[in-house]
Amino acid sequence: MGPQSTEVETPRLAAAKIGNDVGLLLAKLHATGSLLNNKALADYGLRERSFSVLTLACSGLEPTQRELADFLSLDPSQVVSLVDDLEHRGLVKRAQGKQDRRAKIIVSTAEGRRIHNKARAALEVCEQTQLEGLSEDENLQLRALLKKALWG
Amino acid sequence: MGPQSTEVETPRLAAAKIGNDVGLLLAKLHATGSLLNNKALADYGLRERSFSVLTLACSGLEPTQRELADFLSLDPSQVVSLVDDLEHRGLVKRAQGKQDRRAKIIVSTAEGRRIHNKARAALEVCEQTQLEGLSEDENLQLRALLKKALWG
DNA sequence: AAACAATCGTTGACTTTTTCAATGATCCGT
DNA sequence: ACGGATCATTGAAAAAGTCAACGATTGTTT
Repeated sequence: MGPQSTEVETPRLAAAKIGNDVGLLLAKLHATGSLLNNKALADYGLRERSFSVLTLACSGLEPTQRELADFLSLDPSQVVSLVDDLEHRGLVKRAQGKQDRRAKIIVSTAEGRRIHNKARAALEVCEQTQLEGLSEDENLQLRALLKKALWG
Repeated sequence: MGPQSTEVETPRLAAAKIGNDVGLLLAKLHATGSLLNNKALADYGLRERSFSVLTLACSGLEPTQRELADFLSLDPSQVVSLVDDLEHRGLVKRAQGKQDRRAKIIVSTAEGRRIHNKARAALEVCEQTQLEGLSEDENLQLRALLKKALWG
């Protein structure tokens, strides 16, 4: 997305009223974060989204593709592509739904969990870099507020 | 973006560790917010991005297109499209840069400010809807934390 | 039990968005 | 004045998003 500036500028435009617009703040932080995250995940052949899918596949929650689509705010067809990719690389596999035979449950392979652990460690470093302007308390506060805004 | 669920579900998948991933939380809140914002702005022929450009044009800060691109995390060519659109509709105009004649300064027209005021009011309602799970204090806290994370 | 509508994953077409290199004009340092 | 850098702009290529249709399966209605 956009330009590749890794620099941390304090643009004079932040003074504008729009600097308080939640939508813009989210967009900006999300944009810069994605850049860093994808760069960090590239070493493992992953991107933010495939990492999310892999994480949920490793979670033991046995998500269906529909649940993945809902939770990740994706179109079902996008989930197909993501799972296809991970499955071809032997990181996850599709299992038949238990109550519903239409649904496919996505579960991780041993190799998938191996890769996931490494990638997760890299991502944590990455997050800390992005939020280095925040104290440990503020970091936790931010997470809590985002979660509360999303699902009470 | 993704599916059109306006419903506020509390998916069981939020239980996964990934429910604490800042990147995902930002992506999700940004996704649902964009949907609402764009819907609210549609009445004025605007979207999140053209609204941002219009806001900065109305700010009196006289931003150049390059500054807009940097601040909004967009490619310069995308700014060209956005400004083209707003200019054709008479909401902003391009003025010559003062020190730098290569640069174009984007300023609002009277009509642009008129539209902007209406759109901004609509957006505020929208934001309040999205963050209704948060108290007034928490709302302010969230903004402050996002700003601090972005530029100290 | 048979018919019906709804849902799941999948595919493919279509549109929008993003990315990137090239260009003329202008600026800056030497 | 020269050379390299930056600005806005264009256009093409790549990626991402949207959407309707399909077979298989489920739940619901009659």
